[in-house]
Amino acid sequence: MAITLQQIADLAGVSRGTVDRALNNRGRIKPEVEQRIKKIAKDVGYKPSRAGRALAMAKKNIKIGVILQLAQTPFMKDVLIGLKAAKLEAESFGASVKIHKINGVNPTEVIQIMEKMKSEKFNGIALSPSQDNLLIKLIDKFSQEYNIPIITFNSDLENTARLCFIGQNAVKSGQTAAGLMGEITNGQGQIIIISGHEENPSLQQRADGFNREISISYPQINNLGIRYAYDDDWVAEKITDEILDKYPNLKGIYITGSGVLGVCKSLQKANKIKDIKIIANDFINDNIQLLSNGTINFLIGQDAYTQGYQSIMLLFYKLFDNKNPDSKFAYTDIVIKNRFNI
Amino acid sequence: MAITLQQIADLAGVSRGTVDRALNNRGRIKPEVEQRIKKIAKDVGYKPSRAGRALAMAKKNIKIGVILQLAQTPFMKDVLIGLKAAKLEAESFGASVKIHKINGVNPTEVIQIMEKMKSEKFNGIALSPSQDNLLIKLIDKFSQEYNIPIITFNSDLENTARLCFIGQNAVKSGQTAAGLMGEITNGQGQIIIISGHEENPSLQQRADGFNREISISYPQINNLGIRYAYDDDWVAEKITDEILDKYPNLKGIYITGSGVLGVCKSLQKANKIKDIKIIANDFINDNIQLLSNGTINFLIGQDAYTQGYQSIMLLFYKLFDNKNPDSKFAYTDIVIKNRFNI
DNA sequence: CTGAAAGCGCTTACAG
DNA sequence: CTGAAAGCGCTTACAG
Repeated sequence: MAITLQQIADLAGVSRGTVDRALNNRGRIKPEVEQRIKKIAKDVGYKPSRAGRALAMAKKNIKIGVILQLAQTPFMKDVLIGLKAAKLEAESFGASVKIHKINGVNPTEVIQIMEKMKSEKFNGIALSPSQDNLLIKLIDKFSQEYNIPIITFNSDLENTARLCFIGQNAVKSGQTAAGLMGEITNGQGQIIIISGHEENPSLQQRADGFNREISISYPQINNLGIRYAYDDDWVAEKITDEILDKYPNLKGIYITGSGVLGVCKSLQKANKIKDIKIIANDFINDNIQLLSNGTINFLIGQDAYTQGYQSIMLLFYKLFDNKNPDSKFAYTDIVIKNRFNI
Repeated sequence: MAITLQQIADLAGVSRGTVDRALNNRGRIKPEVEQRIKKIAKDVGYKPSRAGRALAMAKKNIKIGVILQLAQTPFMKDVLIGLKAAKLEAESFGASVKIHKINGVNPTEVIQIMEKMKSEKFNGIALSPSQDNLLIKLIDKFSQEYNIPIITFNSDLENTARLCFIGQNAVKSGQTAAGLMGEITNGQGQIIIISGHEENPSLQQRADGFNREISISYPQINNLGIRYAYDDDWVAEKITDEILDKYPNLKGIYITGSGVLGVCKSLQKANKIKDIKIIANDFINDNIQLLSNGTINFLIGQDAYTQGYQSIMLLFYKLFDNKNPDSKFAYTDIVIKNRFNI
């Protein structure tokens, strides 16, 4: 059996409460006694029991709120699976977790929900933010003034007082794509990028990482630059039609976000599936199918489950154990899939 | 706050003990009462508190044993990190975990330790087995006769009564390598496999998966077959020297196990690093460095941490919650790394 | 077949 | 500054 608080109390000749005060820095204790108890605990290798702690904490009813924007998208549905698993786990320790879904992007609604959660005495909030000045101010207010820690996931608002960000290192994702593109084109020929919006920071970062790494590591590749398909398959298809027309020797396409179906449709029409290598992002159903049947060559993804799961759990550790995340940035793994390890 | 046992007891007009008996199928309860209580619990969505359960279980002192062969190898050192994390977690819930390391392969020692653990009343054992008839018999005896569940990890003994296996799907790993090789050679040219021993089942399975998938998906590739380097870098180097001599147009090498350094040394001497694509296995330091500096093109790996972590946790869930693993095979992800997502 | 009680290892008012 | 006690949600002998 492991050492308990009581055993340390006996060793030190004090009560359990005193040991608790010493070990958890609760104050109201004579410094000498505190030091002595800490030394004993260290010497005997005391490790607090999570079970005991959890049970005692159950009285406090820690409340964690989650605000999930773009909840209708396939990626966020996977994130939701991770969120729900973490909800179950945290709740089995006596916390309660409320997940609020928003279809699309709606900072006004996010702000409303945050205010509501504050009035309902939530202890911490995880949210997938969007670029919005009011939201930025509110995150700082919650973090600093109200003492309600905020975790951003999926996309970040870097210059805020958020506890940490959980999501992808988008630049690295783009570099990884560049590495794959370099390999499968043998470092030669024309390639092109199809992206969503110029204003989408994470897609832009993927493209930046890709561009940079192609120029550094594969200088023989002729990178034709970026086209924007505005997250629309129809637009993506038209653009691809044009591209294929203009560059009959095109060797590869890197798709930073959505539009994959449109691109593939165009290649299909032109009977170019075999000739042009496709690297796309995100393990959503359509993409997985296109990977399985060989239309796409590689998919790069972020671990959606981990994003959801960790968002809640890092808040839980903070509120429950007063343990801060190891870093302000919790990057999820960049995962490469071909059709065999999917 | 979540529903508690007590609340269900109040609802049903019985005592806590009776609810416990009903919900956990402990018998000694009138069937009608049991049904009624179960219905109530279901209706109100009762979820047991892990914290409460853990504390109550702490009295039992669940003991989990781990036997780690080949503990001196880099891969198993990573497994050990996962084992230690799970040990901490399980112990914080009142279990105790003993990890026994063995350098190299020594079934006799494994068996000795198992017997010792039995006499010390261990409740479950996780072990990385080797092919050995006595060991196979003993696993069955522990599982069936002594009622001590056994989990195999890293390599499996399939026809035993072990609770489950945690590790890699080696065939799929080989297929994944084939997919990469097909892409980076553009499906053409001569390739060759360098493996360890013919008797190593998991290396053999990797090679089988690779061979099969190359012939199916990339029929234009000229697969020159397998050479065995007996897990020795010096041998691997000599073999590669010969191969390069004999096949000046070789396009790719798939290395199923160790010997990577030797192969690369040979390529270096022949100044062929740029011309010959290398796909190797396992995220060990030497390999990671060779990947980073561009000598190797891809590394395929198993999640060593997960292997260690899950080995203990699945036993813990079994012993603690009487919850069996979802399947007899818990395959870890097959991970592809290039030098950007390492 | 059922209930009352003790106890698992913590935290937290409360009393001093 | 310190101690004694109650309580978190379970499980488990024990008594009936």
